[in-house]
Amino acid sequence: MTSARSRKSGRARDERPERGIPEATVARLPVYLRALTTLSDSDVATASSEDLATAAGVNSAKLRKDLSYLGTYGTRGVGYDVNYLRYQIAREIGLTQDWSVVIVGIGNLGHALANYSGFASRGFQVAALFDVDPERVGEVVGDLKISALADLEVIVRESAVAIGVIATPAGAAQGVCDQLVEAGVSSILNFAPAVLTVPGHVDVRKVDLSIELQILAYHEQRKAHGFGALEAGAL
Amino acid sequence: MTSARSRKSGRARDERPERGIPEATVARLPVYLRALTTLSDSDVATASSEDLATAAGVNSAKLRKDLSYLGTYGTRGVGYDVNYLRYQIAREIGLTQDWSVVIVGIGNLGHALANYSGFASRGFQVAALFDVDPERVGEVVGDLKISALADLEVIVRESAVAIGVIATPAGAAQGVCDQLVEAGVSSILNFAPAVLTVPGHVDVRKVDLSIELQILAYHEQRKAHGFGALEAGAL
DNA sequence: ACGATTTTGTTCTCGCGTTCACAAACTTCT
DNA sequence: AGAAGTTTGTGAACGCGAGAACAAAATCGT
Ligand SMILES: NC(=O)c1ccc[n+]([C@@H]2O[C@H](COP(=O)([O-])OP(=O)(O)OC[C@H]3O[C@@H](n4cnc5c(N)ncnc54)[C@H](O)[C@@H]3O)[C@@H](O)[C@H]2O)c1
Ligand SMILES: NC(=O)c1ccc[n+]([C@@H]2O[C@H](COP(=O)([O-])OP(=O)(O)OC[C@H]3O[C@@H](n4cnc5c(N)ncnc54)[C@H](O)[C@@H]3O)[C@@H](O)[C@H]2O)c1
Repeated sequence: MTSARSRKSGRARDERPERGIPEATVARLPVYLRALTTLSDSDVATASSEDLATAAGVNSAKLRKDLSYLGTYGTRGVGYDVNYLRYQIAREIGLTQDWSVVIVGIGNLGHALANYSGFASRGFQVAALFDVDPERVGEVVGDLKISALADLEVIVRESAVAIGVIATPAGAAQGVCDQLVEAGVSSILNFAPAVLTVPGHVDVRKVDLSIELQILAYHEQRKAHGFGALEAGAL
Repeated sequence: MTSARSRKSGRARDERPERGIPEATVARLPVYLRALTTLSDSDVATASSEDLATAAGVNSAKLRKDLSYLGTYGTRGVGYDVNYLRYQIAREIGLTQDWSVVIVGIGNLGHALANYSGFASRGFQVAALFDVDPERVGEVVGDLKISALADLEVIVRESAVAIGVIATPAGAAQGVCDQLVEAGVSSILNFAPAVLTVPGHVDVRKVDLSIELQILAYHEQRKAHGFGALEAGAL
């Protein structure tokens, strides 16, 4: 109802481009970015939507529609310039700037995350590591020293950290979350199996391994049950 | 090509009743299960949809609709019996049986996963660990010894492993995936940033940390722009 | 120059998922 | 027992996303 720019006549009045990209599309852009990077590394200069879609594991119509939300970056009859499109997606996602990240809870998982090189290569700088355990504070992981929780607020503010990663036990997650938010963090990635409550301006995403396994188990169970007995009976 | 090729394959009138639960619901059931477990541990006997929804971080109407796909397990005017509902959900997901899991690629992340106790407590038994690196084979992690990739097929078949976890570098993921599928694994959880191609009967779920961070970055960038262009001066 | 060919950008339709709203079903109070 | 109060289960409305299909725009061959 409100989108009054379906026609392509150049009405560039006060009509803002309205930067809203559908969530489902936002979630796929990083996948396209990865595919483009791979192609670029193989010295592929241009790629069709079909090529890209295959590399990204999606339908080509979906890919084209996704890209159309960003702008008109392709050339009909030719395809997309790999490096140009790569830049445009990166810009859209916000990867032309670096982001500072802190990780809280440096146990099994926290160590793995802190040692992961895939962060920096995508523009995410791990600015600090925190743990509540006095035994752990001071330990060096990667090229960082684990800091005490008490220093969280100062460090977060000084490094302009926008993203916090929670890798503590579930019971501590809400408390840590509150501290991060208090310190000014407005995006949180939560690995703890706990529901976090945050103010409206804060984004939370969760990664829950157990849930993933349970979803797989559900389908696995159905495969086992379904195709055994009641395959013959339709109706 | 041809113009009149629109074969509208009219779906047959049979349509089996198909005990299918919507995917979105399946993904939330584990969350409800967790909330119920927490309530049960607090000796709460019954809970209303409102209580449960709050604990699970969802809308109560959504929760009720989700549960209605499983059956009629609530009592109007009262709510749900916590332990009864917990059992019903567990049964539906397939958690009344144990599942064997193997992890391939015991590096930073693989170690964390192998040491994670949250698996066993939810009915997922880690049956074996694999790595291609001869230096790593034989190393003990948790209470398991890392096996050689060559033994994958035999071990998977002997332990009736249905679920495989891939924690190798991206370049090795497809190869490992093929080996797992070849050995009979039909559900895969992939941590490597790579698109996996599998036969139709195999389920793949991916966990991609970088994508999560990029999605957060996108929203973070939008928040910043919305309030007008502030200078980039941090510190 | 121009038609054949390729491939994008977009429209249209359909199905899924979310949410509202309310009758039905159960409990409690009088 | 009957009225009042609770809470479930679900029908219906609605919005979003997926995919098919196609017109528009670009290149290529002659
Ligand atoms: N390890 C895995 O593979 C894995 C997989 C899925 C989910 N998880 C989840 O990730 C989280 C971390 O798992 P883990 O295996 O690393 O656990 P862990 O016990 O090894 O590490 C937790 C760390 O958090 C620290 N901590 C506790 N309370 C804290 C607080 N208030 N502030 C700061 N630090 C605090 C502890 O000192 C410890 O170092 C858990 O919630 C777990 O359920 C882990
Ligand atoms: N560490 C993290 O926090 C993190 C976060 C997100 C994603 N990932 C992804 O998870 C994967 C593993 O990360 P990591 O940090 O543990 O890497 P890593 O290099 O520490 O470990 C990879 C392991 O896989 C083994 N391996 C390599 N090829 C193999 C093969 N063909 N078969 C079996 N094993 C093989 C290696 O020997 C090594 O032990 C990577 O794809 C990474 O991008 C890791």
